Amino acid sequence: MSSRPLRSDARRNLERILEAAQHLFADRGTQVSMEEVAQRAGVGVGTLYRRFPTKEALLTALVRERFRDFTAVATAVAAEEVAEHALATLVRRHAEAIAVDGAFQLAMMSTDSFRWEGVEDDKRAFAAVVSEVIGRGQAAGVVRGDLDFEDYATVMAGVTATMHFRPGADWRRAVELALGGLRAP
Amino acid sequence: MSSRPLRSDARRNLERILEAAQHLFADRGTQVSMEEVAQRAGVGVGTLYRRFPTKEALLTALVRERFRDFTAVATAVAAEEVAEHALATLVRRHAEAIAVDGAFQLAMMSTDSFRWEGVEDDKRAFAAVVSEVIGRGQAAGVVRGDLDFEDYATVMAGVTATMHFRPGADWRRAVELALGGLRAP
DNA sequence: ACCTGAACACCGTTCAAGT
DNA sequence: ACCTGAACACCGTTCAAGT
Repeated sequence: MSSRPLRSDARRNLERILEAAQHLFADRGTQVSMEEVAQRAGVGVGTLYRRFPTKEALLTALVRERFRDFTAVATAVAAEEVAEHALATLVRRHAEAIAVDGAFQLAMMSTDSFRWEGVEDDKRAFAAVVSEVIGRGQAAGVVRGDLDFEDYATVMAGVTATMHFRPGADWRRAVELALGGLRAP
Repeated sequence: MSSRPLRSDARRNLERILEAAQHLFADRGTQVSMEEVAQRAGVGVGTLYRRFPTKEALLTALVRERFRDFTAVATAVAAEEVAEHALATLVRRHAEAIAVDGAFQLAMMSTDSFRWEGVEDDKRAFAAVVSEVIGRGQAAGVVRGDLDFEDYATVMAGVTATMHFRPGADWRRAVELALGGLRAP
């Protein structure tokens, strides 16, 4: 990835693929077929596979974008919110963002998705912000002293499972229960 | 279901199917094919589908068994453990039981699986025991006052997501974080 | 370089033929 | 009643032919 620039038609196709995929996956979840993504993007399946070797790779590319979007949100929260409430606000906002996007949900739950090209960088940037928020909460005495970014990921994965697999359940309640586990005893 | 008794050969086939499926799904997860289950059970796929209209139905039948097994464990915990620790013990033991069984994991995460014939009864029995344990913990002042069985299911679904989707992550840590959310503030 | 779509592989599910 | 397995449908992925 990120070798020489794409030919202009290829570049345009790539954009259309990403847009089509984002729409379809966010709306109707992961079970949308590659064929349908290609159709909506106005390309053949072969083109799709030329850019993304597997369906999961396509999903991951989308998720990287969401990840970066949300890192920006997290940075804003870190800047604006007082140390006592920053982590709780972050968790709640993150949950809202995940709730509306089926692809993002999948990504939050699995480690595998995070192994694809370059995701590590995005993750690192995100982890840095979250860690800072956790640290300030700990300094303020409201966040569990041994909490780290991995724990944050674990907890968000749990909340996401409720959203994704238990449509009837109240995921906001799941968020509040999870927050109880993050607080200093 | 539970109409007239099966012919003896059919009964034997059913047993072999359940045993084969339990083994395969627990070991290698849900992606094991119906064909392979049939083969291991020594029957044709058609026979498999005669007993279970879909793969999910088969999974659910297995899960009902696990559910009943675990209700027995929960009952024992309720009887033996002091009110202050019973819920935590239950959660930890439940997590252990889920960890070793891929089919059980799937079931803990999804509501859909719980809609199949008769599962409601098993669930009710399980819910009764869990609710009692929660109630005694609340009376002892160590469990969050507004906690109910739905919350228990939500929390276990979250822990299960970590087991299922994040093989690298430490699910015991997820359990401990979750327990923090169940305690009285 | 890049695009296309027919073809392949795999798997869940069905059903005609058999006992 | 029950059993079998070939056949069908669907979908992820590949690749020969074309620009």
